[in-house]
Amino acid sequence: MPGTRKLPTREELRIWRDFLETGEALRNVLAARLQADTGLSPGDYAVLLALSEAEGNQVRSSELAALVGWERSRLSHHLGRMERRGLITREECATDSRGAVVVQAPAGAEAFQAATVPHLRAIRELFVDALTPAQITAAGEIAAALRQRLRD
Amino acid sequence: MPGTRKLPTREELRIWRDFLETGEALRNVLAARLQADTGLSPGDYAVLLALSEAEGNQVRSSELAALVGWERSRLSHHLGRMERRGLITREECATDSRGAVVVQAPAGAEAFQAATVPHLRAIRELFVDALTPAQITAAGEIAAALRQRLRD
DNA sequence: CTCCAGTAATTGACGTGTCAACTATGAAGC
DNA sequence: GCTTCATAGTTGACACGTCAATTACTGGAG
Repeated sequence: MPGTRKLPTREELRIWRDFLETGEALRNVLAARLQADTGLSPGDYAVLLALSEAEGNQVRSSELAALVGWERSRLSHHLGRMERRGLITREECATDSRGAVVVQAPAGAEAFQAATVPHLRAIRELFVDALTPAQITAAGEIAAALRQRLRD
Repeated sequence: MPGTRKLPTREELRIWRDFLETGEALRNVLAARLQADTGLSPGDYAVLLALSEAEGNQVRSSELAALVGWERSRLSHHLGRMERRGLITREECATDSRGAVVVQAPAGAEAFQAATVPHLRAIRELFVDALTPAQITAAGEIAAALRQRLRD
C-alpha cells in the first residue's frame, strides 16, 4: 500500500525525544556538579582519569587520545586549555622527537583526587539509584543494541 | 561497617559509560546525516520545526526559546547564524517594541521540508528499528525515571 | 644516502553553548 | 509624570568540538 510506514509513530518519536533530552539533562547536571565541586569539566575529568591510570601518570599524546576516545585535534585543544590552568604539562618525548608526553601536574592530581568520589556518588545517585536493577540491565542492553546498529 | 557502598559497582559504572557514550555516538551520527542531507544542524532543525508548527510560520523570540527549550541567549546566537545563512529573518514586533518575531525564510522552509522525512527515517532506522518493542518501552520508562530523579 | 609517504601533533577558522553584562522597553505604584 | 522593577533581546568573553591545513619528524624503497 502507499505510505507503508518507514517513519516512527508519534509514540516512538516521543520516546526518542524523551530519551535524547533526558540524557542531555543528566549530563548537564553531572557536569555542573563536577564543576561546582572541583572546577573540572567532564573533559578534564576524562583526561585526568586516563593519566591517573597510566604508568607514572604520563602518556603519549596519541595514546591518550585513544584512551579517552577523542580525535587528536580535540585533545590538543583541550590540553592547551588544561595546561594554561596548570592541570597538566606537555613534555618532549625521548624516543620520538615528533611526539609529546602528557604529564599530570600536581594541581591536576589533586583536583582529580578531590573529584572522583563526589563524581561517582553523583552517578550513583542520579543514574544507578534512580533505576531499578532490571532497568539498569535494560539500559545496558539498549546501549549494546544501539551500538550494534551503529556499526553498519 | 566502614565503607558501606555509596559508590557504583564496576558493572554499574560500565553500563553508565556505555549508556553515555552510545547516546553521544548516536546523536553524532544523526547530526552528520542531517548535515549531509540538507546542511542543517540539529539546532537548525529544532528551530525550523518549531516555526513550521507555528501560525504563519513565525513566533516571538521568547516563545520560540520556550518551544525548543533553550535559553534566550543561546537562541539569539543561533538565530544570528541562521539569519546569515538565509534560513530565517527577524522582524520587529508590532505589539511590543522590545520584542522580535522570528520568521521562517523561504530557504528555511525548503530546507526543513527536505530534512524532515530523511531525519525521521534515520531515527527509525538507528533507534526504533535497533530495539525490540519491549526495549523501546523500557527506554521510555528509563527516561521517565531519570527525569523524575532530576526533579529534586 | 636520498626521497617520500606516513605519522605526531598543532593551528586557525568557525559552529556551538554558557554566563554575565548591557540596552531598551513595558508596567506598576506613587 | 516619575521612579522602580521586570521583561525582551543582544552582546562579548570564553569553553568546547570539528574540519582542513600545516609543521616536523620517522622509516622504508631505491
